[in-house]
Amino acid sequence: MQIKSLVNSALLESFKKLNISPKVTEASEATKPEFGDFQYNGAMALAKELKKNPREIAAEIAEILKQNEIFEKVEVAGPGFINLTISSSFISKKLPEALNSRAGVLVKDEPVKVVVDYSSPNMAKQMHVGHLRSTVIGDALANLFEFLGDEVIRQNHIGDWGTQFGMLIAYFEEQGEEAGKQLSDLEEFYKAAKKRFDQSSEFANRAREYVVKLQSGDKGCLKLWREFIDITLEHCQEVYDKLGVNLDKSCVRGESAYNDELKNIVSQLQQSGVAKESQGAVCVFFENSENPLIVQKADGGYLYATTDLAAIKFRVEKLGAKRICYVVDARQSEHFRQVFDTAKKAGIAGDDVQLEHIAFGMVLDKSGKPFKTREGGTVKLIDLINEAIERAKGFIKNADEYTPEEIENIARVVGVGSLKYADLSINRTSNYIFDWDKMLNLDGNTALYMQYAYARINSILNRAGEFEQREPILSDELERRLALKILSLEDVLLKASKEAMPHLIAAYLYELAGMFMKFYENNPVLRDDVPQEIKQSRLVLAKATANAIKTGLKILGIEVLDRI
RNA sequence: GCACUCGUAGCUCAGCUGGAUAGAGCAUCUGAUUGCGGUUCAGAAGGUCGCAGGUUCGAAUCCUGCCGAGUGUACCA
Repeated sequence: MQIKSLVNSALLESFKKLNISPKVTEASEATKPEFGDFQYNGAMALAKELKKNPREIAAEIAEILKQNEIFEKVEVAGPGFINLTISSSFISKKLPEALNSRAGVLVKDEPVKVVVDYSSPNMAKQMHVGHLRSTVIGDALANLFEFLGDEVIRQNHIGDWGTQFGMLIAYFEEQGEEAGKQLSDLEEFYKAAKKRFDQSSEFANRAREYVVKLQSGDKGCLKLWREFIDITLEHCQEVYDKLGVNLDKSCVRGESAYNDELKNIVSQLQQSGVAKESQGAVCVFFENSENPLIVQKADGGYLYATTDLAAIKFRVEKLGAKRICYVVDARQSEHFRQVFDTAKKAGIAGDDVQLEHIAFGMVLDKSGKPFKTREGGTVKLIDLINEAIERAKGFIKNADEYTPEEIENIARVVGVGSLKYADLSINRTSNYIFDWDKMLNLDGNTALYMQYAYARINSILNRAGEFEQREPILSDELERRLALKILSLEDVLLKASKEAMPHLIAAYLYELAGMFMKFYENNPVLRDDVPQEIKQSRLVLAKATANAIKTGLKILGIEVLDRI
C-alpha cells in the first residue's frame, strides 16, 4: 500500500481547507526516529511568501491533520516542521495485506506501455563484462515496471549489422573448407579475421565489398550472416538463462531489422527541415552543440543514429510505447541526447512519449582501472558467472546434506544473486568497483545477507507451524516501525520505477532486513515464555517481512532459497 | 578547447525536488551475549560533504568560478 500518498493526500486536504497553496506539497521521511515517521517542511517557505509566522501556519495545518485517523501524533517542532507519526492501529489493520502474493502492492491504475532496451550484445563476439550492467539493470527495471502493472516490451537491440560482418564473411570465404569447423569458436574466428583485416589492406578492401554485398541483399552473404547471428545468439541465450534474465529470441530486434526504414528516416528528417546537408553528409544541427548528429554519411551509408531513430519510430508507431528506456552505458549520453532531441523535433516521438537514457557507469577493478583479466583482455561474461557460482559454493553450510544437483542450484542462486545484487545495490550512475570479497559476503548490503535473512525467517516460520494470519499486536516501537517499513514497499517501488533506480529497492530491503534483525534480537518469537497471542503476532510480522524480501529480490531478478 | 558525469568517514557507498546534531556497512576500539541457523547486540572513535564565493531564515543539496578524476567530442557501434 502507498503510505506516503495517504500522508500526502491528507496534506493536500488540509491545504485546501486552509485555502493555501504551498510550493512543497509532499511530506518526506522523517530524518530522525524521534521526529516520527514523516515530516512536512513546507510551512517555513510558505510563511515567508505570506509574511506570516511559520509556526502559526504549521499549527493550522497540524490541527487539520490531527483529525485524520491515520495519524497517531502530529506535532509542530522547531521553526515550523510538522512531525507526523502514523497510528499503530492503522498500521496493524493494514499489515495483513502485506501477506498476499504481491506483498500488499497494488497494480497501477494507469498502466503505461514501456519499452526497455537492454543488453544489446554485439554479434560474432562473446558477451563480456561490459554487458553485465546493461543486462542486469535493464532486466530489473523491466521486472519492476511489469510488477507495477505496466505493459513491458523487452527489446534486445543486438549489433547485427556492422561492418564486422564483411570482415567475417571475407575470412570465411578465404578459409574455404576449414571455415565451417572454426565457427564453433566464433570468438577465435573473429580475432583471426580481425588480425587479417588489420594486416592486409587487400583483405580489408574485400571485407568492405562484402559489407556492401550483404547490405544490398546478396543471398550467399545473407545466409552466412544468418549463421553468424544464430551461433552468437545461442551463446547469449546460455548467458541469459544462467543469469535468470528474462530475454529470449522474441525480444531480439537487431539493427538489421531497421535497414529498410533508414532511407525513409533520412528523407523525413530532410523534408521536415530538421536535417540538412553538410560536407556531403546529412546532419542534424543543434543550438548549443558544436557537433552535429550525422544520419547519413557522405558515401551514402547510414549510421548508428539513423538506426536508433528508426527504432524509435518502430517502437512508437508499431509497439505503441509511451516510455522508452535505453539501458546503455553513460559514455553514450551525448549520442542519446541528440537522438532524442532529433526524434522530438522531427515528430518521430510525440510529446506523449518519454525517451530516457538509463545511463550507468563503468565496471572498474579495486584499483579503479577498467576491469580486465590478468592478461589485460576483456573478461567474458560467462566466465564471470561461472566464477561467481564456484565461489558461492564456499558459503553452503552442511554441504554433505545436499545432493550435487542441490549444491549446484544453491551455488547458482547465491553466486548469480551476488553478482547481480552488487551491481543493483549501488546508484547506477556511478562507476562500479567490482570486488568478489565484498559481493560474496554475509556482512553488509549483499545478496547473501538478504538471502540468508530470508532463509532464516523461513526457518522460524517452518518451526512455528500453522498460525493465524491476522492483524498483529504492535507491542513496541520496534514492531511498529518494522510493520510500517513492510507497508512502505509500494512507495519504494513506485519511486524506483519513476526514477529508474533499482538501488532504491536494494537499500529498502537492506533496511528492512536490518530492522527485522533488531526486532528479532529483542523480541523472541518461538521461546516458550512468549504468550500465544504475542507469538502469533510476531509470526505475522516475520512472514510479512519474508514476503517483502522475496518480492523485492524477485523484482531485482534474484531468487531466494528456503535453506542455504 | 568544448560538453557531460563525478569528487561525502581509512575503504565501499547512501543522502542531492534546500530543512533540525550529514547516515549505513566494512575495517578499528570497548562492553554484553554462546542465544530462535552463521547476517549477534549496545556503545566509542572516525567528516573543513574537493576549494572559494553567491542566493536563502536555513546549503552536502541550487547558482558561479577554480582544482582534481573520468568520459565523449563530424561521417564506428
